[in-house]
Amino acid sequence: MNSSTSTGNGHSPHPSTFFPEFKQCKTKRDLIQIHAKLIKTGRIRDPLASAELIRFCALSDPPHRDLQYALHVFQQMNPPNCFSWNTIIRAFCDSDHPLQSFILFSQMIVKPNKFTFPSVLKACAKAGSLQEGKQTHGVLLKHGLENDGFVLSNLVRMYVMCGAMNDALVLFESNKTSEVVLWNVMMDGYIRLGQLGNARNLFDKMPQPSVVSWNSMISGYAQNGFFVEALELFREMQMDASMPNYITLISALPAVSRLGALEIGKWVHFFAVKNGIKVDPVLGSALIDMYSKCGSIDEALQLFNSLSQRNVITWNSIINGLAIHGRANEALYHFKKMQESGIEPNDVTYISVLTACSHAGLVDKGLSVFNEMVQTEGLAPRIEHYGCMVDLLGRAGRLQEAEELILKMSNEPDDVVLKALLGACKKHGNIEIGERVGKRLLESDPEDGGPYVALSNMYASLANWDRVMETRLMMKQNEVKKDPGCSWIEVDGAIHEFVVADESHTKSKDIYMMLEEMKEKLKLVGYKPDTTQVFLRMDNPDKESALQLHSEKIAIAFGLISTTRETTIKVVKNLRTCDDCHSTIKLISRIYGRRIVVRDRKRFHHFENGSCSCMDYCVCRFCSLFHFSRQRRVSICSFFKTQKPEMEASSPLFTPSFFPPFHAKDHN
DNA sequence: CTAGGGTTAG
Repeated sequence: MNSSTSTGNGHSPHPSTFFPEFKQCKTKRDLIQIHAKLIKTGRIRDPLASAELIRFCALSDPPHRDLQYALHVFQQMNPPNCFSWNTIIRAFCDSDHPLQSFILFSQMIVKPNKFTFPSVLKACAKAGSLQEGKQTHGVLLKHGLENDGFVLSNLVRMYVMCGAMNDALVLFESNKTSEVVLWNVMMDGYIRLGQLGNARNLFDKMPQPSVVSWNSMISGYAQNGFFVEALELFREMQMDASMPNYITLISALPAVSRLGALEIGKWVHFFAVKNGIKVDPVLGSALIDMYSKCGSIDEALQLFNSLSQRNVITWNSIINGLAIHGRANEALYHFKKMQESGIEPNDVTYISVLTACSHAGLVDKGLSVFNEMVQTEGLAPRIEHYGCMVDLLGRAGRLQEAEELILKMSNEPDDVVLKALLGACKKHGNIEIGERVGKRLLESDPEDGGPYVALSNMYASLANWDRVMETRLMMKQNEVKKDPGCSWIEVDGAIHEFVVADESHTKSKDIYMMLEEMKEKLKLVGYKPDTTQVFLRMDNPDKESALQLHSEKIAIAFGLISTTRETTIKVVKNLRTCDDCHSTIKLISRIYGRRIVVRDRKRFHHFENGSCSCMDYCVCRFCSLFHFSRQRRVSICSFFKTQKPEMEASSPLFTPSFFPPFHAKDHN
């Protein structure tokens, strides 16, 4: 079965029938010798010979590629023919100096043909030069080439890439074509502008969507935070004539990871194996990331070990996976192995290694890794590295050092760094630094609810109710938008999502009976709710019920009633879990004899027999590891909100038959 | 006698 697994971006020209010596050409020396022989025999005057030489130097994969040499041969031709012009223009358009193509084009003395313009336009698109692009547009009109499909799609793409979507649209609409590439270019334009609705409109209206159309739409959704839409489209694709390929899987996997939809992820993996799609380092990394972010770190490890080729991203994926599962020693072990295998760690590697240290409380190790990165590797720390370090120091109670680090860093501290410190201040009851940091956060974004909640919880844990009220009042005055917490759980390939006090699920009645039962059993083992975690100051009974109804508890109740005892309950939450939920879930794992895995914003918690893998070291609401930018967070939540009314009351987001095995055409 | 377009992981 055919699967496009090509990852290279270069080209290998077809071996020439006329110049078989190129087949043996391996080194620069060989090349010079061939060139010399051509000169000696006088064949260099044959335009075909020169053209072939240029083609070889200009378009081969590195290390054969040598643009300067190509240009040298080109300039010796007199005059260069159109073919050589096209070759050299194309070569520069693939280079780091794409506008060289335009300059060469403007010096072209022979008449350009339909093969000239795609490269020139591509160069303008790459450089984002609308002016040069428009000039090229003018010239191609003069030559009457505007109806060539390739020229047109490159022309439209040039406008798209230069941000002139309106010009692109005019061209697109004036050319009634069913050429699928042109539709794809327009779709991609809307996706780049974040206008997913417009893109989807085109996709739905396309006469004949190709596999690239599907891929673009799926990756467009996934990269803009519409994970559910991405996967729903991926599912629709199974019913379509287009066969998913390598790119499809790579586009869909990040959405699977974000949602933590393990069954779908396994299906993707199985699909690749079944259809002979090669699990190269790229797809391998995406799968490792998927397994670890879906809670199956051991499967991630297994896959990692089975890969024959690994690149820096593959290593980063497994180290990060181990880090977020709290398996710091294994993360550090793989970090060492990576260096031994000759793969240079990059800045992303260090984020994962520092994360591992911070989650395991390995303060000194973290400090030495940070120093190694800066001093030995000469990498400039990014804000994310500082975030890890502040977290690391802060959690260990070294608040002063953490604050000094923030003052010392060259980057402006972002909210993640400051929130890490604020969380640590709350944990260690340091009002002095906490207020200073909190104030700074509130000044920079008074509408962000996080700092208010942290401050308020800090005051509440010290029973300073006046300050709690003050903070609450400020929050009200500033019309703070609170991020709604939601949790979801995958059962039989269907995703069920819950918000706080959710009653919309079809099995709501059973869920609430289960919650009652849980409450009773918890009482029997002497559990008392930790009411300091509730932001609003309420009477105690209310507080208790508010805690009872946190979305992760509802999801777990649903998991308990809808899966068998052997099944690990895997819940994903968009925020961090509160201390109360954390201790409740520990008890539940013991009472019901269940393994429960919760992925929160930052890491995994493996609950078993009354304890959690995080050793209670990391329960803080404000740090994020899943790199949900604020917009993404909003788009997930707004998606769930907007989708809800349309769906049959609380039907799962995917039907249980979400991923049927494979349809007929997939079977051999 | 060669040649040109759209999708890709941490």
